[in-house]
Amino acid sequence: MSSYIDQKAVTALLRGQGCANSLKTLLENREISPVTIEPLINTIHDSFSLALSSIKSPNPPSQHESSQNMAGHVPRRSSKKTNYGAEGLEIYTVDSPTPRADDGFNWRKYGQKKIKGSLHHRCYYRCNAKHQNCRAKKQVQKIEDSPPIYRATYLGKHDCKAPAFVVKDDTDGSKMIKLDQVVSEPVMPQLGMEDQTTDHIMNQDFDINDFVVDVDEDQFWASQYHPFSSEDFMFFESFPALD
DNA sequence: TCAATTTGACCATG
DNA sequence: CATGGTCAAATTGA
Repeated sequence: MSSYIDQKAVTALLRGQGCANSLKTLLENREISPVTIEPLINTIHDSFSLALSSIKSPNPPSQHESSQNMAGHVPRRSSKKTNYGAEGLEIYTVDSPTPRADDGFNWRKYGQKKIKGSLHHRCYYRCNAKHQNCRAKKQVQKIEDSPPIYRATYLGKHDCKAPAFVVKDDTDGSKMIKLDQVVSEPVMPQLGMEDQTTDHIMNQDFDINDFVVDVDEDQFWASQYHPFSSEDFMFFESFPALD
């Protein structure tokens, strides 16, 4: 299980890379408006935070990790990856002060439940790339009121090859920004239990070097965008118990 | 009119 | 039986 962190970090970095490419295109075309670039920035932000938290926290969080992380600038968003069911599927969670919908994929809500012991409902989403038979799912629940914290739990891998944003344009209704292809198959675990490919996916050992990464892009974002600025205060992996 | 959301019913699990 | 997850008909909105 040495790839526990690598997979999560690589997933996040790949997503961030795709968004960075899209943002680069927008900037090159001078399509600069808060409406068009904010979703991209948000996703890049989440992606880097997730990747960094994976690298900085190689083990699932312990109860007393907060004090150690104080000097480590752990991002506001945090994530965990745990086994999910008998199939060995994995999930990860992302906490955010807003129920951010523009995380790089189109989600369709299919249910909502009142969860015992929680003041808030849990909302159930599945990936809306229906033509690509994507099985990825997502659950969103408000876990704290002040400050508001929404926890998004991602389950399963995206079979859809090209996540997309739909952003509103001030002048011309809506337009679709297609991200560069993000190859998520090797990274995210399979959700479907009837799929026999799960085993070979889970058994693969991935290394960051196995993925072609545009170094210039990374260096660009490393210098232009500080992952822990603005809203990234202290938010550590010592979550309050949900139950 | 079509697509997305809402919401109560239903199902699986412990 | 309680709970969480999913289904699907009804509703809503563009």
